[in-house]
Amino acid sequence: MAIPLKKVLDSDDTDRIDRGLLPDLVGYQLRLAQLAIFKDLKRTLQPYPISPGLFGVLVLIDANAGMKQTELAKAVHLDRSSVVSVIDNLETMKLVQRRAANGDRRSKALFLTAEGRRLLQRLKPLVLEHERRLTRHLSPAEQKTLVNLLRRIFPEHR
Amino acid sequence: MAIPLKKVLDSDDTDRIDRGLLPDLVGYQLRLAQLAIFKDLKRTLQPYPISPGLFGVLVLIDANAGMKQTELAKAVHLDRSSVVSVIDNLETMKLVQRRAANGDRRSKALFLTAEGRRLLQRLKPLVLEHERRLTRHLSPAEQKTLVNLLRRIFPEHR
DNA sequence: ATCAAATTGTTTGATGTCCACCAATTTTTC
DNA sequence: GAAAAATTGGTGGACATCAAACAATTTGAT
Repeated sequence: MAIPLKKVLDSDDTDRIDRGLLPDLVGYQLRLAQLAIFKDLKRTLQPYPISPGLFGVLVLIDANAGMKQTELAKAVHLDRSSVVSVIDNLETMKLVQRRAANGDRRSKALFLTAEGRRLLQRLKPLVLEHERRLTRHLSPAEQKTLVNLLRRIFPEHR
Repeated sequence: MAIPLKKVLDSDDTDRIDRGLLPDLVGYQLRLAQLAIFKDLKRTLQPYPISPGLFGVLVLIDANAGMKQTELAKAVHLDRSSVVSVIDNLETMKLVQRRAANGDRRSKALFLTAEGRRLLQRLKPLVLEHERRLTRHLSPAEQKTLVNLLRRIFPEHR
């Protein structure tokens, strides 16, 4: 069970690598942070067949019962065609229902099933626990600062 | 060319949507920001067959001539198998070369071709311009704060 | 020196996403 | 009211990514 010598010597590991101008790019740092967060959230949701993305979809449909697929697509920044298979999956899992929209025979209204709502309620505490873990090294003021700075990167996007 | 009436009335558009607890999640805000940034960077690199991800790979190989594929994989947070096709592509474009590594007959050493270096030098100003556009609403101090806060989310990742 | 374990690049198969279309339907224009 | 344009959910193809397997090779243990 001895630790390989090589490992010990370059405990720096990846860090002997020169990242050039990358670390100076806000987008690069953002991507790193986001990657790490998604990885953690994925592990948090592990026991359930729900990815971070699907969690977002459930939250949205729950908060906007009857919303149409195109609206959902816009809200989660997915292509309309991607939403089709996302909803297909959630429908197969009996978490979401497509119903005929009232005024428009083209569009479908999305609803969480009772089971979907139940699952979402069970998921939420896990996600909040994940969130606490993330921000554990940041004071509330710092969290606020972070979110505000992020928002200001693209003011045109509100 | 008149603007559709409907559009004018819900100029709120997506914004009549309730995002539930999502906006309170740091990971959600991060994902939004990162998505927008990648979209902008992609458009910036439009004239060249180089995605934001490929740009990062070029920078890394340039700064670490002779690095092996596994090292690259770790550095860009890609699977080893994904790096295979990434390098395949860059090699087809004659931007990168795989050479036999000196001490190890399993691994291959990666190098930028002259053309690869030339392209990278042409790309860098575009990326820096993109970066300026991003941070145009942030003072240098704020930029620093942002990057530091991001780094502190996962201290274990340095 | 030998043999077990780890590493490297690769292939294959699954998944998630986009894009370019499409038919049905609705909205706008004239 | 009829024709043109826009919108909606959907299909099919392309592509990026991962995970699991694999053969060749290197490293470690004894």
